[in-house]
Amino acid sequence: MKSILENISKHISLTVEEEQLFFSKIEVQHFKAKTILLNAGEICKYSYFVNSGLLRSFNINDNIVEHVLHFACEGWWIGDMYSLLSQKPGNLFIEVMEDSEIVLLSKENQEQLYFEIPKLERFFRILTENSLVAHQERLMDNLSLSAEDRFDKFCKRYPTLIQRVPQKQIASYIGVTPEFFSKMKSKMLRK
Amino acid sequence: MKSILENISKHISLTVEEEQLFFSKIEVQHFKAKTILLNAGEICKYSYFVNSGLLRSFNINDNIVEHVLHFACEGWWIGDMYSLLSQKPGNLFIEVMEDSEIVLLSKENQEQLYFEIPKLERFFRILTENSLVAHQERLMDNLSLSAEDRFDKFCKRYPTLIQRVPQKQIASYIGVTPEFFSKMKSKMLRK
DNA sequence: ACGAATACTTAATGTAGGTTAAGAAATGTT
DNA sequence: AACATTTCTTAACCTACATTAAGTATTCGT
Repeated sequence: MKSILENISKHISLTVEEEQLFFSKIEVQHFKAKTILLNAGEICKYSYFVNSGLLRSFNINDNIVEHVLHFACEGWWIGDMYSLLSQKPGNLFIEVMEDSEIVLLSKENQEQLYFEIPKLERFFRILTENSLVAHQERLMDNLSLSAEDRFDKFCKRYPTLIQRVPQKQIASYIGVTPEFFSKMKSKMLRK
Repeated sequence: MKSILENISKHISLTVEEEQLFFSKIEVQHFKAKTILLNAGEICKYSYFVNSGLLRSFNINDNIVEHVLHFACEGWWIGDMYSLLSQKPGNLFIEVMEDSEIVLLSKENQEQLYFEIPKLERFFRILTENSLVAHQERLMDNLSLSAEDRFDKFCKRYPTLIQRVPQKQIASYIGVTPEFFSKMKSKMLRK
């Protein structure tokens, strides 16, 4: 339970009372691998913070092909931002990939916290800014780099995930089919 | 000069004094088409708000190919978020595409404003959230849609830009070469 | 420990989109 | 008006990646 406070204290500092208030607004739950926390078509009610374990968000195209938007391991937040902000049904699934301990912060509680602890507005602003920068870079990478280069960047940026995530989901994240990914990987190893 | 206050009042309400303070922190400048406001390799010092005209941000790959990250016309903000936040040299160019009236808000002034008018923290948080949602959708579109479908979405989302932006830059935005875009367009017209 | 899923590999064939090149149309500048 | 520059088109050929299919390895659930 220390982890989420550490995460917050990287950007703002809370008093003990504020920490208490924050804790009163969140809940911690344990989930088994393969649990679906959110289905496409549902309204996303929570931001999820990963204390331990691993989650992913993805959509499904034409009812067949999955595309991974995001992985989230220890210390990361995840959610369906579109649905969370608009409170409309989203396109994303959120799935638990390993048995996980998750902090849930509901949309209502998050907004209450903004009023009660305005500093948190800053905290989430900064998180969102960082996420935006990461998405912009990934977008530009998809426009300008080959699959091989995108995989290289993925390895450098998320070295721990490579062991933990099935290869076909890394393929999906970087935007190629599992078959092509397999071929590409063995070609890269031969070098 | 009304435009930027309208933009802000969509999300928060400022008192007259706060509006005055805000105005004291910004400057308005006019630029001719083709002016480069920011070069790759430079540190981005401003957020730019477009009162009138049109800007774009893009990078250049291998010193040859441009990739458009963003267009910004009346009422939009633009900048190099990575460089602005980190204060390190970025990869983006920002170019004026039409004679424009631009509001400049420096990084320092923006941070001062966060302290003096905490509500602005909320305003920029909301802007950033919306931008993040848009980028996530564009990323997923690039992973899962054909060039034709991406162009359709572009037309629906930014109908006014189609008349104003050279076709090769729309091609760049959706992630294809100008030659392929031309071929694709004439094929779509034939239907 | 066993069978059933799930994940990975390999290979043949297909295609969306890239590259190169050259000319035509539009636009900008004096 | 005239020239230069930029933008757009067309067409032949090329390649990165997708699809289909079949077989093998690994993991999971009981």
